[in-house]
Amino acid sequence: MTLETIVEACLPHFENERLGVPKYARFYNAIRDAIESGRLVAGDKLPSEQELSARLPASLGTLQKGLKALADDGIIVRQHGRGTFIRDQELRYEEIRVFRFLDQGRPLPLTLQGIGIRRVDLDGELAKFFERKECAVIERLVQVENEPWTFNAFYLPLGLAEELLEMAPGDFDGFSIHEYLHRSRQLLTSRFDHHLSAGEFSSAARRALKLDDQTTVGMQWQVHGYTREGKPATFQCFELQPGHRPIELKTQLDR
Amino acid sequence: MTLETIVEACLPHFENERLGVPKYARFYNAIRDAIESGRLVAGDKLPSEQELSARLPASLGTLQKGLKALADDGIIVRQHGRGTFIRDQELRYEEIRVFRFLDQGRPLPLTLQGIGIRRVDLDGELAKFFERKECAVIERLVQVENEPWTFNAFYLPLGLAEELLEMAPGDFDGFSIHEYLHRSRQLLTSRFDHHLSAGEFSSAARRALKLDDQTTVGMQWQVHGYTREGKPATFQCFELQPGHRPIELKTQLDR
DNA sequence: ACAAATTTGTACGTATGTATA
DNA sequence: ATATACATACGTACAAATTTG
Repeated sequence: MTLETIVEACLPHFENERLGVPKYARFYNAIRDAIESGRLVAGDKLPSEQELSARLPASLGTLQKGLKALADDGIIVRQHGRGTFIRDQELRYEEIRVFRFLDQGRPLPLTLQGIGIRRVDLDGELAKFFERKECAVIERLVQVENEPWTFNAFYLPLGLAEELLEMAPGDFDGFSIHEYLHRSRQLLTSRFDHHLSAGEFSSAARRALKLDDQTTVGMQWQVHGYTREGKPATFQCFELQPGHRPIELKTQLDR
Repeated sequence: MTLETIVEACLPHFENERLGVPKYARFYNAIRDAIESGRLVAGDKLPSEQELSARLPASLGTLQKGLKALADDGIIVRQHGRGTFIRDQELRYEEIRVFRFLDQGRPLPLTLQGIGIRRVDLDGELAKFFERKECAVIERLVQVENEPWTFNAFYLPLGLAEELLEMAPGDFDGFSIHEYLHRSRQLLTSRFDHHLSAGEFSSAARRALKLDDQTTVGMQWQVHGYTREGKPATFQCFELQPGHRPIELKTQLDR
């Protein structure tokens, strides 16, 4: 019984007096959690609005409001006359990884090679972003398909990096930092600002990419990640070589 | 009476049997139209939900649904306990212009200098985008604050460019193409894809920017504009010099 | 500092329309 | 044609934030 499964998954969110959380939001959270924990997977059909309102302590309209929000956020798809379905989370997941080189809208496979992790003192832009004087940085090389390698520095607060600081450079090969932060630290980065410019490579990038003396200018790409509440979470710098395939950014998700 | 003004502006949308248009959408359209025509301007306060539902042939909940949609689209701001206000369309407007260099999220002033407009035969990427073999291109130089000049090629379908093709190069100085397309051709570009890479300057850009032989590599920025229905509308290429301030792109509007 | 009025936010229950199976 | 399921709509009630007296 899918109905039973959903009801079971939702009820805890309604039970205990979650102070101040509206019912439609509790339903929203319940569904997100169920997806998160794997109880719901892409393509699953949700019970009808009627069934849900009969079994959950919320009215039809309230649940509709929650369903609308889930649909707006691209978590479910509602189809008139058919039903409500869990959407393919593939794309959302790529968003979490931030680093997405797209080809015709589809994410491309990447190769990740760790260089190392260390603590760094911050100043200027980075200090302003984190509102701290110190943080951790993971340096990596990234390759998409057969393009030239790209240098990446991934900055994150020390509080989130404790376990990571124990890792060896090789452990970062193929390692998704955002996936780790999401899974182990419950960090969800939901908004990204991108800063892009052409400029000289940093010395760290020159070394890591083994650039010759001819190649001096490339593309600098900064990705500033914020939580849903607008707090700074992650800061990434990419340095791309000339001739590398373009990165594709969409200002709006297509649904 | 602001109430009277709004009611007057809204009633026509409800009167004649607009087949199949939901009431909340009629209200949404009415408010958009009122802003479009200047009857409502930024900062104006809308009548309260109660007042509106008393004067319009729609229930409280229906109007709330319309108001929610307007707020979601960034057209109004709703403030608990205070009221509903028309949002500053300035930012939305900058979005329409596409070319927005931001500083701390605020748009920076630009200088635009026209080079000329002409018809061009398309192939490759451009032909694929427009699904045509010919279109118009406007070439311009753009400067933001005191940064180095940037070369810009603005491609658009011939059907939209008829009047523009009659214009002299100087007429494009300070001329906003998106504003023109919106005002005169009712073209609303609502979604943009950005493609960014580092690469060699085109010969057209080299000439226009008067680049020396040292400066060979810069940033290529393509902006693909689509209508609300997903049809291709405009295609822009920017070529930026090394050292130019970064462009800032947000994946999500903050409200 | 407190109370009242205003305004949006949430919620309920019900009814009817419309697309799909 | 019938049943199912989402979409729209109405009217009402109370909660919570803000402003006003």
